[in-house]
Amino acid sequence: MRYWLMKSEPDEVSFDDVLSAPGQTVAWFGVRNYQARNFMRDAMAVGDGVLFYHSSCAVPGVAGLAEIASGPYPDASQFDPASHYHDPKATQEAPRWISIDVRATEQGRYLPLAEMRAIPALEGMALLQKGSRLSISPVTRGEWDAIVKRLRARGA
DNA sequence: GCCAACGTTGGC
DNA sequence: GCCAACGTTGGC
Repeated sequence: MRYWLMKSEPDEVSFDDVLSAPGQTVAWFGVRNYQARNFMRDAMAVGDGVLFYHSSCAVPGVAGLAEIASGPYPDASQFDPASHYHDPKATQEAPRWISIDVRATEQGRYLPLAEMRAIPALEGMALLQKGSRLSISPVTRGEWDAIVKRLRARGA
């Protein structure tokens, strides 16, 4: 059982979108970075915990909890010439990019990035390191616990 | 819109 | 295989 942080632009797919999807499950598509892809392909397993993070928006932060709900399969958008994510070098025989299903499990209070920076337990978190841009990054058990605690905190 | 940091591309 | 140029990410 591992833990992950996955970034999504809420204008594209928000945590609310996942909550209202059938089975509260969506295909995670559009990853076009090899390191992030390799995490999906090689290290993720069904049932792993996911921090669903909103990026490139007014208040970036963790919007809710989710879990990995499938193994890897080819990302359909790479084959679609009309898609923003089209990859002309990808073929059906040799796909480059993969998707994985993600299922929303719990919505707590929203945890903004600015608040995360003030939590000592998160000091070493990959997301908070200078220059970190990876859309998928591993989260330690300690970081997971600290964030879940905040998501479940009463008030505010 | 700015800009720092990073990944990718392509000439050599 | 180096590395400069370019494109992208993403917080602010």
